[in-house]
Amino acid sequence: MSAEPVSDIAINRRMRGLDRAFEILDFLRQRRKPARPNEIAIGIDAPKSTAYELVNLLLKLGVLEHTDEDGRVFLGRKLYFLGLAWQTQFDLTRECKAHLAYLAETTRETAQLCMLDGCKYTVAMLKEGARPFRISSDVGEAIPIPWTASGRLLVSHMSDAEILSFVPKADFILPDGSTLDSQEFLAQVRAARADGFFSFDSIADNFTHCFSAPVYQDADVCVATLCLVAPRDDAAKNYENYRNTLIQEARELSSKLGETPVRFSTVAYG
Amino acid sequence: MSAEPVSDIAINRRMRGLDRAFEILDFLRQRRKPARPNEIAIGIDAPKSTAYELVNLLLKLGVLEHTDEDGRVFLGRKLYFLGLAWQTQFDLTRECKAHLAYLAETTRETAQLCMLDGCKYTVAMLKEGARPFRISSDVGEAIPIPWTASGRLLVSHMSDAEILSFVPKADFILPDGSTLDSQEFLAQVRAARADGFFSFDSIADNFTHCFSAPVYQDADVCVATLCLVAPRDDAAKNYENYRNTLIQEARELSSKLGETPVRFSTVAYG
DNA sequence: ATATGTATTCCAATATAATGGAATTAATAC
DNA sequence: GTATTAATTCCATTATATTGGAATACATAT
Repeated sequence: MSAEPVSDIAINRRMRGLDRAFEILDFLRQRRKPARPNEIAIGIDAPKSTAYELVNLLLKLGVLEHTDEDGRVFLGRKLYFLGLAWQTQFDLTRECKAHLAYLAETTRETAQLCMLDGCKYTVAMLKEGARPFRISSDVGEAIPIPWTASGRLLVSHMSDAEILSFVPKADFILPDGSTLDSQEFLAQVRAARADGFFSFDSIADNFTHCFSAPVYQDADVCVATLCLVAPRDDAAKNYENYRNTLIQEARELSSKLGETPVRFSTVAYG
Repeated sequence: MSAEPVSDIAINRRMRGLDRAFEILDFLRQRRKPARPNEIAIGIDAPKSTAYELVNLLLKLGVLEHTDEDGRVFLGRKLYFLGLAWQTQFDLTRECKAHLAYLAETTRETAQLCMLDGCKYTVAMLKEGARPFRISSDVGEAIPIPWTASGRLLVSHMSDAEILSFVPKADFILPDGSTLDSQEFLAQVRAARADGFFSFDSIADNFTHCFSAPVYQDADVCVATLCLVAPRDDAAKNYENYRNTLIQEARELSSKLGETPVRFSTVAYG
């Protein structure tokens, strides 16, 4: 929960294979396309011999896969299956599908389930709105917390000090190059916490407004948010409606958490 | 591609942390519910000190997560995001959604996309049929290849010898305890390959019939199958129709592979 | 309370994994 | 063709990760 000792950056320290392995996986995820072992070595700043060794091991495990004849590799299907297993056990992603569908249908706007991924914000699930003007972001992409409405809610269970040590300094620099004052951010976090809601004109573009409402587990920690991303005029016109609908859905989703998941049994396979 | 040296089972050999780590993940996947470090140690037959150490490392990485106050852990959301990344790069799973929906709608039966996961068969995606009598198996569960219709197609690019060394001996023992003759299995594989199709009354129960058609990548290796699982009377009544529809969809899906994936760009996030 | 069994933490020993660097191979320019 | 650069493989070294086993904490029964 507290900060790492600074001396952890000790130079010339060998890295653990396991950590390096997941650095490789994260690198490929961010890159979103296959890479050669050599590129990976450069990308994660690891010795080449290490990168080659680990890539081969991961290939053998099915965690990485060859993608072409040029030696490029990418994330393997084993990861997909492990991810599926996570989903079946984690109530939230299953339960929220219906809520996202409902939100997208009634508002005709894009609805999202957002969560933290490490110290970043990310869209875990997404249902695009029915209106011709559609807005979407890539599911799974890691985005600085301060850039997003949901970010205010997702860190709101932490103390001010925890938040400041949790969010990388660089993430307060907004896409337009300006810097968000951290005290202002903290104030917004507290307001969001108190309101159980946050919305603002998107920082990333100049035509959308983002609504976000918290999904709680165990009543106090915000494990996810439900969001609506709407064109600004729409958002203004339907503000109260969107706000209330979103909060209502998020509350229902929260109340579902913790209940024993229902699982259907295996009967047949083709 | 060839068999491992037998001496690889060398006793008293330390295991690599990376391999052990993925043993832990696979163990949790199969178990489908959280476990304590101690249970994990027993489950994967590893020294307890090792299991504890690796569990802690994986927790720190977000690859495992605490699930309760009793020290139980389960697969973490990081795996979900890695799995998502795999999906966005892998054309097949994206493309097939529409085909599964079409199959499930026109036949009213359960439609599946099936693949190999290591030396096992597994359901990667599934769309349940509209009819009141619904059949489904758990997505992601690992099942012996010989138990399934798709299994015949998924190994059909290998030689007989390769198949026999690829499929674990024990997997020829069927759920009812009887043993499937491996030569008979090979004959079915060859027939399936020649026909570009395989179907049989399910081995796992006595009321369904399974249809399976191959999805090819690069024209020769069957990377997946499309399947229909239907009640036997339905299957008999609509046999030609189901067969042709399934083969048609699988062909279309095959033809889509290899095309450059279209990806939408990031515009906004809530 | 004590006993019994199980789960977890601690620690020292050594087998070995990560590493740097050299050698080799492939790709590209000239 | 040769020169130049990048990518990959090979190998010896040593820091350290895995391990067995002991110690401790926890749980449950008696």
